[in-house]
Order: sequence, then C-alpha cells, then structure tokens
Amino acid sequence: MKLQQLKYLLAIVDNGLNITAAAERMYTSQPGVSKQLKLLEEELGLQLFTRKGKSLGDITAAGHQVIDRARIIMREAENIRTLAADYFQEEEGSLSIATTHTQARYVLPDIVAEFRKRYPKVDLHLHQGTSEQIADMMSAQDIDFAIATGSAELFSGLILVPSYRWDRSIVVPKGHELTRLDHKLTLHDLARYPLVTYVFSFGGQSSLKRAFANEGLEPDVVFTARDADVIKTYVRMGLGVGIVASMAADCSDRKDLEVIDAEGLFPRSTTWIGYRKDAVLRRFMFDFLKLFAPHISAQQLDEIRRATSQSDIDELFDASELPVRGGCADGVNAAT
Amino acid sequence: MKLQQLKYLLAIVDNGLNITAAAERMYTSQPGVSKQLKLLEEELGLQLFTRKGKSLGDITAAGHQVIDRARIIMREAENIRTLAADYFQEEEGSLSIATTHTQARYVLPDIVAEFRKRYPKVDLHLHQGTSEQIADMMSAQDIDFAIATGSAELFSGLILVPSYRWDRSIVVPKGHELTRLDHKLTLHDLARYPLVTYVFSFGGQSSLKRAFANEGLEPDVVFTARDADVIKTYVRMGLGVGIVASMAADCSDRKDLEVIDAEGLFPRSTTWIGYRKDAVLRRFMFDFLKLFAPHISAQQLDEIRRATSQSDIDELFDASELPVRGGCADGVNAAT
DNA sequence: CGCGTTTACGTCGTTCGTAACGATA
DNA sequence: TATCGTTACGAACGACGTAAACGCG
Repeated sequence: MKLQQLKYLLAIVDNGLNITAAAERMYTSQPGVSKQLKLLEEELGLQLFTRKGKSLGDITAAGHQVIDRARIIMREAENIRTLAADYFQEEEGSLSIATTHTQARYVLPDIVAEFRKRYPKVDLHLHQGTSEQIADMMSAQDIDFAIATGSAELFSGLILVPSYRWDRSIVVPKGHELTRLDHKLTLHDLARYPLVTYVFSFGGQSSLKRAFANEGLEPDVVFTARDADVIKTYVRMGLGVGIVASMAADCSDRKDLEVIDAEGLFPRSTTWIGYRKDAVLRRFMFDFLKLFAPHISAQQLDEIRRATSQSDIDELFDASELPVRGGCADGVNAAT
Repeated sequence: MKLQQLKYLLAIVDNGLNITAAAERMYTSQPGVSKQLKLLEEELGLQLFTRKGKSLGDITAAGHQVIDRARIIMREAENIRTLAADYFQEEEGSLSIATTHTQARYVLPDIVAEFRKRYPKVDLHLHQGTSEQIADMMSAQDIDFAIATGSAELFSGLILVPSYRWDRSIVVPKGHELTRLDHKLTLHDLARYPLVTYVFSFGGQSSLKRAFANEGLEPDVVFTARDADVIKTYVRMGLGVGIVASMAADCSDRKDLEVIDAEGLFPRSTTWIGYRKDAVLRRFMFDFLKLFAPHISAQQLDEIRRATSQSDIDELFDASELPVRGGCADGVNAAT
C-alpha cells in the first residue's frame, strides 16, 4: 500500500469512477492510475469497484470502508505538510474561506484588508454561498474557514467559534410612515406592511417567522432575496419594508433610506467562524480567527487551539457576553 | 512523503531514537532507515529530531506533531489491511486479549474453547496483567481486546462493552466458625477474622475497603495476592478468611473449602470487554465479543459496531439488567 | 576503539509515459 | 467509431544493501 495508490483511489472516486478524468486531474497518465488501482486491489485481495465490462461500475461495500480510511490518511498526510509549512514558511500559504453574502459584503472587507496587510503573501480565496452550500464546500473542498450564522446542526464536523451577535434592522424609504411612529416599533406595526427580507430567514433554521407567529401574526412577505443589497434595492423601489441584518444597514445607505433599529423584535443571531475538527491550522489562520473574533483573549485562543470537540468551545464562552455588532458605527458595540 | 518513511519514523521513536535498533526491528539495513528519515525531513523542510553530534538527541516540537499524525496514518493503513483480510480470509487471523487473572483463569477458558472450535485458524494470544498493565498494553502493543473490571478511567481510548456483574464470595476452610452462623453473614462477622484478598482490592479503585469503612470497621488484612488461586491456597493453610470473586470459588474448590456467598456485602462489580475506538474489528472479533457477552442482542451488536464513543454504548445497556455471574454453577445466572 | 550515523556506490525493483490493443455503447 | 480501460515496453527513478568513512565518548 502506497500513499500514491490511496491518492489515486480517492481521485477516481471524486471523479465519478472515471479513471481517465482522475488521471488528468492528477497530471499523470491514465494507464498509471489504472495500474496502481489494480495493484492496490491485488495487495488487499479485494475488489474496490465492481466492473461493468472494462469500466468501473460501482463502489463495493469493502471499497467504501477503504475509501473512508484512505480519506483519513490523506487528510493527516496533508496535515503533516501543513504544519511543516507553518514551521518553515510562516508568512506564506493560502487561506480559503466560505461564507454568506452578509459576511462577505459587510463584515469581512475590513478584516480581510487588515489580514492582507499583515500577510501579503498569503493567497486569499473567498467562496460565497448559502449555509447549505458552505456545509457542502467544507466537506467536499479544501476550505479552511466557514463563517456563518446559526445553522450549527449543518456543521457537525467543525469546531465553531462564536464571534459576535447581531440584531435586525428595518429599512424603509425616507419619510416612510414607520419613521413617524409615536411608540417603539413592534411586530404588529411591521405586519401591516409588505415585507422584503432574506430567503433563508423563512427556512427551517430561522427564527423570524416564529417571532411573528408567537404574536399570532402572519407577515406578508412579498419578496425574498439572498442578499441585503438586493433587498435594499427593492425597498428603494417602494416594494415594501426591508428586514436586514444590522450590519447590512451601513452608513452610506442612510442617505436615501431610513434605518430603524429592530433590537428586541427578533431573537439575536450569533455568527461564528468554524474549521474542521481534524484540520491543522496554520499560524496565520489563527491570526485571521483573532481578527474575526477580537474579543477572544490570548488564553482563550490557546484553549481553542487545544479543543478537540465543540463542547470544549462551548465551555469557553458565555453567549451573553459576546459583542453585538451594529451597522453604521461600523465597529463592534458594547453589549446592551 | 511515503508510508514507509512514516513507518521508519515511528520505529525510530519506538526504539528510543536508535536508528540501528529501529532498522533491525524492521528487518532492513540501518543506512536505509537513516536515509529515509533524512529524505522525510528534507521534504518537510524541518528537523524532526535534534542531533547530538551524529546521534539523535531529542524529538523536536514539530517532530511530536508529525509523529502523532504519522501514528494515525499508520493505524488507518493497518485498519485497511485488517478489513481487507476480513473480506478475504474470514476465518484466519490473530486475536490478542489482555486481561486479569480472574478472567483468564475462571471466565475465559470456556469462552476460548468455544471460540477455538469455531475459529481453529485464528491465533489466540492471552496477556495477563493488572488493570494498569492492561491499559499500558492497549496503548503500546497491538492488543485487540481488553477485559477487566471497573477502572474505566484508565481506558479512555477504548469502547467498553459491559459484559456481566459479579459479587464476592467468602472462602473458608471446612468447618470454619463462619459456616455455623445463625444469621446471614455481615461485615461485622468478617471483620473479626484475619482476611486474605486481592492486592488491588484495597487500592484506589476498589470499593472493598470503603465497604468496611462505611460501617466503621477496620478489616484486618493479613495477606494480599494478585490472584484467587494464591488466596485460596493460603486459606487452606488456615491463614485467614478469603474474599474472592464469586467466579473464582468454583466447584472443585468446594471439596476442601466452604464457600459463602457474600452477595450484598460489597458493591457489585461490572466486568467489561473493550477495544480501541479507532480500530477495525474483524468478524471473528465480534464473534468473540458475542461469546463473552452473550446477553447482547443482534441489534445491540449492530449498534456497538456503529458506536464511535463510549456514550453510544452507555445508552445501550441498563446496568441493572446485566447478568450476574456466580461461581459453581459455572454459567450465567439470572439477575436478582 | 567501540558505537552509531552518514556517505558512496552498484543493483534491482518500481513507476511512469508512450503506444498499441480490447471492449463497450 | 468514440470512449474508456488494459497490456506492453523502454527509460528514468528510487529504494535497498554492502562497504567504507566520520564523530563522539
């Protein structure tokens, strides 16, 4: 058994059992891959794939078990290379982050800028998607960090470090009736208007719909979008009242939109940054984590470094002490 | 990076950083091992060991991290070979068990006989030792099963499957005063005689001493031994009253000794069979497990097979429903 | 000078790529 | 006939073992 054989095996699996495609992906010849697979099967004394004529048909039961373990082996081999690189070339490498639109557009720019200043030689890759897509990316591709809100159940293989909490803000055109209320905004007020908000906010993992339902209200959602920019565009068009993450209601918007703080109307959300339990993190990755969650003390970071399960992390933070991030101030405000 | 290089690396570590010894253990030449180590260090770009002149001095910090991951890789590689063997040669292989004297002498013989009948081609290896020694063996050597009683805290890397419970029995020479009591035996009765019992029974992990202390008694232990045969020998000599596991008071002893059931006097002990969380078990190993814990249903065995942590197992069994094993009947009795 | 590691070198087995062949739809 | 996998073969590479040199106590 050779590492290369296991690598080829995984390449074949990851390319739909097409040896030719796998060989191309590995920048090697097709007969070489074919032969190594055969050698591996011979050494183990079992078929990893069924054959349909000459083509590969399916993965056998034994094949699945071997593949699972081959993945562990390749991951740990990668971990060894990673930590070697960390000792050798501290400042170089690559950092791939998968995150949602809100984070990518409103939260990360400052952090990324700071990080690039500190580590100009690190290649940064940002991948944007929904929570589900991010979860897929984490298990399929080589993504170092996932950044998202809630949805912890989608990310069971990750260590999730809570970073900050945030509330919703209501966005309306200048001079909208809601800006002239004689009382603090309530859900009843909101329910009287057509709403424009996030797609996922009304999916299973969100609490917006439930917040209305708890008061016996049925909100009139006329439009949903994946990102706040689209929502704000439609609010500007007068389509309805927007509900967005407070971070997304930034200063520049306040020229032609009114922003009403909705703190208290909906449950607070917690945004976290996560990485694979079994991955080795480079030094610059911990630095990125520190930039993204600056409230973490040096001692807590040390504990995070040693953590092997989510419960280690959960013990470390008191949810009610996490900073709350607002919009226009563009910084992190103190918790109320 | 090659699997062989990692194997050599671990061999060097496991032979006290002596390359020559490592080479001999691997049945290969010393310069070959030396060279592969050098190549590995070159590829990774870091020193795995410090050098004292030409000799290896110590493991570097980076070295420790690499070694840990190399162990995972070699273990999974071994797992792949194991499961391949299980598909290919179901009936052949080897099974190493580490256990205590009581199990080896009184419980395992029947089970081993049955297992050998079923799998005559499997090499059986029994290693006997104290709980601590068993724990050492599990982490150092390639032992498939550990069988012991209590001491769960020593075996954190294992999955422990509870097998049966047992009580103590009191062993005295024929005609001893204790056999003529007009009431059920109590700790007070016992405390009036010199006692002969297990060494470990009065160590930290045992509950015997505490049982006496709870009644304000100070037992007079005149002799301790590691195994029941020795204890019984001294009881025969009239040295004192023996306290042994009920399994150890077997039928043949009753010719020249009286056995008094001590059920209720001391807390019941639970004997378990354990295996490494991260090991692949061969089919015949599961069959052995079934022989050792016959109360496990086919469905429970399936759950055990899938279990990845001890808590999965704990949910599976109600401690109060585990069978209680007695002595002379030489079988498993129903729970009281 | 013994012990242990590294260097040097010749041999042998393995891997790799090209080219040809075989099978399948 | 186009696609995909296997077989065949020569060239390059890498691992291994022997022999010898080196450094340390």
